[in-house]
Amino acid sequence: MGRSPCCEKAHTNKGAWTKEEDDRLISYIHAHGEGSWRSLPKAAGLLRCGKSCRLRWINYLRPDLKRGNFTQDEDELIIKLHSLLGNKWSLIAGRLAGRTDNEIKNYWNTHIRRKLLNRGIDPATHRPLNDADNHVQDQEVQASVAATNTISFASSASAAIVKQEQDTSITSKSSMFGVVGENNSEVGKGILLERCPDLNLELTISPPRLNEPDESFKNIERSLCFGCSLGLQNSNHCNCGNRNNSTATSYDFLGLKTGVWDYRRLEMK
DNA sequence: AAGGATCCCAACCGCAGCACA
DNA sequence: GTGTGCTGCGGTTGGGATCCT
Repeated sequence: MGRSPCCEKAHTNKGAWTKEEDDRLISYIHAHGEGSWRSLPKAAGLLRCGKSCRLRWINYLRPDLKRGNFTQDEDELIIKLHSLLGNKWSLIAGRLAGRTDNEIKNYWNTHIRRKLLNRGIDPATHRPLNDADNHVQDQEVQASVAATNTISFASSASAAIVKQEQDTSITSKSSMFGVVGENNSEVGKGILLERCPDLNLELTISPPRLNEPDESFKNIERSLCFGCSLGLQNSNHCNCGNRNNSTATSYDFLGLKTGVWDYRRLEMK
């Protein structure tokens, strides 16, 4: 006796959603809210599996979704997040307002993967495909990807490997992502795991922020700021420049110094 | 114009984690 | 501690769109 199927497949539609089905789902969720996906199809009068309804809502119908092409900034952010998190698409999506894990996963597989391969970068490890070619790799990639701390999740999350590729270039283009350079000797010298051998980089993520603005990358950057996340834009905890009189331009990468990562989304076990 | 190849993305599937009884 | 149900995640697939010859 295995687990019961998530729905009765004999009486459910599959494949592309119709406009009518979309409308039903939207109106039902507007009236009753998200959740209870298993019972939702019946309650909403949909001949769909609950999982299918959830996917359709999350990936396509949610009102806070940003449609359209990815920007260059989003590209770079995805690459950096992927170098840190691996294929944790939901976590990556959590840092890109209005983007879904499915969307980012597809974009990675169809665009970024190829882009990195063309540059001689292994998309799985974010390292040069051939070390001998290391010195001739694209400068931009060097700056945006390899030059920062590379944390490989290739084997497992618990075996995260932190490697400092180039001490001197940490600050190059990293202000966008909040990497602190020479002032942060601990991270900068790649001794994070030495100092914190038990550090578990598994991350958790909160539901999407419905009110999160989506019009510019600055908002993404702002969402990375611990201070702003706490509503402390005017305090010293804000390092993203959102502060009224702020001149601060950088923050510690994993939030180890000033808490870049939203505290709700980072768990250290 | 045709048809084969390739790209792209919405949707599906199976599994893991969590909550709860 | 164990079993069950639900939710969420990541990998994969199917088929429409587009490109190429």
